[in-house]
Amino acid sequence: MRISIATWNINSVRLRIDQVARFVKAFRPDVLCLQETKCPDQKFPLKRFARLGYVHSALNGQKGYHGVAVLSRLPFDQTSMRIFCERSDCRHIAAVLGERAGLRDPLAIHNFYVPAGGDEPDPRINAKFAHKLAFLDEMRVCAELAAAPHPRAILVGDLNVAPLEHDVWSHKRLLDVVSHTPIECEKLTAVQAAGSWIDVMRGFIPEPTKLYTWWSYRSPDWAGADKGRRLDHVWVKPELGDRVSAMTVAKQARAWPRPSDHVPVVATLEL
DNA sequence: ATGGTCGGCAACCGA
Repeated sequence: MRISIATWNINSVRLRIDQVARFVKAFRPDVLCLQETKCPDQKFPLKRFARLGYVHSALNGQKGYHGVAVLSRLPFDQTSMRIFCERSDCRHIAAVLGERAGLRDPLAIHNFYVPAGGDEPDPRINAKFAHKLAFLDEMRVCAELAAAPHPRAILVGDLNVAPLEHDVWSHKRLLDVVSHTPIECEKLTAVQAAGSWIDVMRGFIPEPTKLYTWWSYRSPDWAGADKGRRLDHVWVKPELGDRVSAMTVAKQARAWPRPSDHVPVVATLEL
């Protein structure tokens, strides 16, 4: 069975619902993981998603900030969410595809929105950066992620860290810029190692090829300057390491009208 | 070295 899973920081699902429709019509993912939905669950545009074929949903949203959601063509066996750093700011949701979706071996899907961390890369004077580092520490020790009850698991989302040298347009110039500082890169790598997660995107497009999923709104010529960062990620457990048949970064979405500053990433699993 | 732009939601906060 072939299942495609997309992840996209949509930066307001209500504002950009037409772009979401355009994306799913073009790529037809079975599962769509969104971040920064900025939408309370009761106001989530579920009817529009149902018309697009995504009749199953798991929502963890709030008014104004953050928020994650999983939309699916296939029914879930279960859904859950986890609180990190004792803050209920809607940064994680998980769903399991299993018997109800026709899968003999269940697939756990984790959708994350890691805190951006503010501008100042010093946790002593920037509480937002301290929160980001603590969030990554908590992901590292999270038993459910490290030794998942489901050996088949995929972790996607906006992790807000570009960990490798060629995940940013200039390694040297971003060493002091939040998203690429050594401490957060080390902490993200430690999360990955603790869960034995495989970096799917870099499996398809290894270093030293540049690979980005985000281009700032502040650049007047984002495509020409191409000062991007790889902030969005797709990780799988070793059991799925040889079952990822495709990976696409839908860069064209950055050029659509009123775009998100992030673009979708799609991975295809052969289960 | 600096400022540059978005979205939510109605003055700034978060990114």
